[in-house]
Amino acid sequence: MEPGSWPSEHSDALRDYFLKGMSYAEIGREINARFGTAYTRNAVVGRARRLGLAAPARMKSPSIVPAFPGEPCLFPPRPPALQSWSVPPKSAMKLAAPVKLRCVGIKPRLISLLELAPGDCRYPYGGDKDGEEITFCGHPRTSGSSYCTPHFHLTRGPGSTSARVAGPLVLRLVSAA
DNA sequence: CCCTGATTCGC
DNA sequence: GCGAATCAGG
Repeated sequence: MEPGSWPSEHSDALRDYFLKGMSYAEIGREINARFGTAYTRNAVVGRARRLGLAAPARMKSPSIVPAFPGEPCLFPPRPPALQSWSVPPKSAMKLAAPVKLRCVGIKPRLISLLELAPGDCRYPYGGDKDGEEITFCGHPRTSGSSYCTPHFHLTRGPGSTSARVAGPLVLRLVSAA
């Protein structure tokens, strides 16, 4: 591939395989096999992380965090810190897409990934709630994309190809610096 | 030893 | 942002 970036198709495949429960090495092999690429598993891991698939879970090297007795927590009180999304300017909610977030007016079949045919739209449904198995809109996808026409426009409308299913899931506050 | 995931760091 | 190098656990 010429571009030094991940094509949307590759990122899409990455998400598919990741959601399917495959390991990064497996994902890398599959993507390389299917697209003729040469991603290393490190590349897949890094990409998945940047995509927001991997939660920024911090749980390595707990070597620090003393907090011995006699001294309260090192964490200062945090009085003000939340307000941004609470009351956005009323002018911010303009018209942009006749959809709430995942409703394009079509009828999603909500089939599982394993039942998903090669030519089916892979727009993910579910996933809003943890534990809920993720299903997909299984309608004929448009050429060149992994989504059907409505979802195709929905996915690459505003942003690029990222920040989609990672919305409420990646909202883990990590301001513990 | 093999494998894996996860992070760091230079490009 | 990308990915190799690197670290850490199984």
